[in-house]
Amino acid sequence: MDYFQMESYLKAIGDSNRMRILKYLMKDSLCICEFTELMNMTQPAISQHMKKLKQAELVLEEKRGRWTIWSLNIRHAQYPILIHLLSLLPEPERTIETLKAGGKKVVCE
Amino acid sequence: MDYFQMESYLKAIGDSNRMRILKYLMKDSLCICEFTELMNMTQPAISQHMKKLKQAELVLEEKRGRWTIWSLNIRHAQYPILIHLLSLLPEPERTIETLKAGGKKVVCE
DNA sequence: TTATTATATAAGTGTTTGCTTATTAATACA
DNA sequence: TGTATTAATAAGCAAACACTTATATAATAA
Repeated sequence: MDYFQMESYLKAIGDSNRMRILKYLMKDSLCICEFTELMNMTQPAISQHMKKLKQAELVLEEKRGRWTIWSLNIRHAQYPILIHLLSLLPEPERTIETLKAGGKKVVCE
Repeated sequence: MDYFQMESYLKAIGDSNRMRILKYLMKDSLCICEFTELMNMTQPAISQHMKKLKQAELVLEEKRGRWTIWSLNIRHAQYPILIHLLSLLPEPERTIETLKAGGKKVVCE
């Protein structure tokens, strides 16, 4: 890993909203519309954050019908560091459980 | 550590020039004028980077005559993570040894 | 087909970043 | 006393960033 690769990696992680996204992804794979509910952000804002995380290869996307399901890239060389950093952070206020309770959890077959 | 503290921490580290500075500091404590030689950057540019690292409490400063000697803050709670991240990076091209060879190493009593 | 849903992308905006040059402050030395 | 030397700070600037609203694309449902 050279200095510019490390810079890109740390900049991709180093945003509080993207850390919240990554923290959620430690628990479950999610789609854009679920993040907009969980984080109270607009759909383009989330999409743009996912694009950055994707460019850093921190996440993977899978198209499923109308949805794009995002997950952590557990094969990333620095995945253990990412998990360690995220483990230092508290759980976000709104949980995936409240999503389910509100009937907003997406279940795509 | 909350999300904004982690963001500040990662942003402080997440710059290729600041990582070079930190990598040098793993080997030795250095002053601004030595960094300008090692990194071929202007004095204010280095000073401003040190200010950011200081605000993140990643480095400590000690005034010695005309010089300010900077060192790694080994008491920082996330110091082990920092060392691990820096260990993934190659040694910078210009070494502290070439500084000494060029008679540019500062020795302040 | 048409409408709806989920997402991506484009364009615009205010803020932050990392430099630059200029200046100031403080110490050391002649 | 000056006069270097070292470093901090100020002001200015171009580029990057994180959002916004508007629009485009693609899949599903009626």
